[in-house]
Amino acid sequence: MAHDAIRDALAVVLRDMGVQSPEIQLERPRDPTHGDVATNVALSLARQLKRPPREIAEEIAKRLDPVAAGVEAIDVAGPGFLNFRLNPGAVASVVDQILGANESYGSGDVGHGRRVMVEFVSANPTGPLHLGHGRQAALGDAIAALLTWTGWAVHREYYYNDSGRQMELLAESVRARYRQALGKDVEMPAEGYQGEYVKDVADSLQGSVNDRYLDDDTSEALDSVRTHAVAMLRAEQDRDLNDFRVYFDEYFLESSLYDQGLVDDTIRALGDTGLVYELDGATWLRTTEFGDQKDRVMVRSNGHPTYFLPDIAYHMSKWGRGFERVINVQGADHHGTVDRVRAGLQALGRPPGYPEYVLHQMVRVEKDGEEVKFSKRAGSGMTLRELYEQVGVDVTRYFFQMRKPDAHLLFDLDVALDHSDKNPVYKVQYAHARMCSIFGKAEIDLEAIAAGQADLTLLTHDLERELVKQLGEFPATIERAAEHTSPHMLCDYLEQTAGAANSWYHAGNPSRNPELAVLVSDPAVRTARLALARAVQIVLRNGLTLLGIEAPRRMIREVPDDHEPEQ
RNA sequence: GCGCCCGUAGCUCAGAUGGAUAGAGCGCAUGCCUCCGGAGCAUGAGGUCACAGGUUCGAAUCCUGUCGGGCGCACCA
Repeated sequence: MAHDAIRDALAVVLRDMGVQSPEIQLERPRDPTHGDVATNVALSLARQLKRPPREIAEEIAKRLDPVAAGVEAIDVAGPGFLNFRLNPGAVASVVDQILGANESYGSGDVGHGRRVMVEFVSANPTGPLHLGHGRQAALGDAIAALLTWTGWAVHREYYYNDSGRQMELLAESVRARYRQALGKDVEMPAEGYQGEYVKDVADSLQGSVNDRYLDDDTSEALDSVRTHAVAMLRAEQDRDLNDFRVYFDEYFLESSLYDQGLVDDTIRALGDTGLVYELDGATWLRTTEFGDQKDRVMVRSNGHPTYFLPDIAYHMSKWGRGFERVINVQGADHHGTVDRVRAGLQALGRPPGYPEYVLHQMVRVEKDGEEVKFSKRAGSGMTLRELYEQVGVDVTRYFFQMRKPDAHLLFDLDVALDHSDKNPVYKVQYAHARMCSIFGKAEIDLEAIAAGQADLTLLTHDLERELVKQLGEFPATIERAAEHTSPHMLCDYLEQTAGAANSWYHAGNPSRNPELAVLVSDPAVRTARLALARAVQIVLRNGLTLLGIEAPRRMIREVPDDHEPEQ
């Protein structure tokens, strides 16, 4: 790589100047007139060397051997930047790398096969998945994919509770609807689940047990109702996720923590830390010892544990299963639990930052500038399925991924439903399809384009150089997005790449600039440009695939399926 | 009251480890292409980076405070 040669040459020069193990940062200047690669190393050394940065830069430029660094020209600019202009071949060689690597271009191995768990969605089976779960599903899936691409062994986990108070409330709600359907005059429980789906569950229950529980108030009967409801709603969530193209390696049940004695183990282990005390009949853990805002109750005065305890037990289970790195993707409304969970785990000797959290803010849907809120079926906000059946899975996933998690997300239905470049998803997909269509026009199978066939030094136009440099940043972009657990960085990159590809393609409009067209008459130039088109196609496809979005070879002008609006 | 997140162009948002005149898309203006009241292309205008201090050769970025918005502060889960 050209970057490595520059880095090595710089290191040699700096050592001669008396700098030991300098940190050399290379970047692509935003302004192309600043060359292909730039470094601010002279600026960052100014203090250490006690010399003006500009003077340091000039000395480096004078000492550096351009041949060894593989560069055509070195300039000192501004306050002391060093700008390198690469040999044309060095710039374009990335095209052959892309063609050679193909499906694996962009992948890396900074993870070295280490294990990491990504826990996401983790909705309790009390109803259909809503938009917050959807954002979480799209984000968690993309984060898991980014980690996989950077060499981590990823485990995707879904955690849920099938007992406890919310489940009791669900069972009581279903039972009330069931009895109402059988003509009995009963009221819904206070704070019960109001959505239409509860009636569906009640209908299904009636179909399966007829009127057996009409007057049966035993806890066994309620348990059966609950079991029926949980099974049905879990199945619905699985369908929702499956159709959203999100999959899990493991579903972890909260009740298993009790069944396997892990909650008791945790109580014992915490008791041994000396941080446990009794107050007002309850058992407390001194989590303030580890930066929590207040101490937390582990066991209530009625003898029942709070949610805190199974949470700790669950994360000890994660650690015990070999996951020393865990990323929990959750809604920001859960941020209050972060400190207490970490504090509890620190009490048991786990490291301070364990586990990591990606907390995402809320989703707001707008149409014609008005907020779209209500779903009768859910009895609250719009469901995930209602959204993606309206705008498509690709668009929904992309919109959830394209903003950084800790910012609020405005989901603009007008943009989502638009089938033009105004819609970023279509813009990227169009660019991919356009590259593919070139091969159709040339009557060449795009798979037949291989590395080493083209004279890439013929890619001399500014738009070509910029596009090639853009493609070369794909691996670093993935690495950075993975490191920051931020899929939106990849979305930004793909939009920029699509824009650069579009500019290049349109500049060669045969009716205006036939000499810039991909399919020019000169066979050598044509071969080089076809190689570039193929490289663009590979990068866009790999990026979209990573995000779980289709990379179509041609765009079919489709009207979204006219689904029955859920009324 | 305390804690977490956010505040960048008319709108929606990028700006990793502090670095060169703060970027993109939409919208707007002008020009071009086109069979088209559609789609596309090119160029341009548009910013006290919420505010005030501080650190630094250099701050949208780091620190402190203020203001505004969201969320959370149970012996609920």
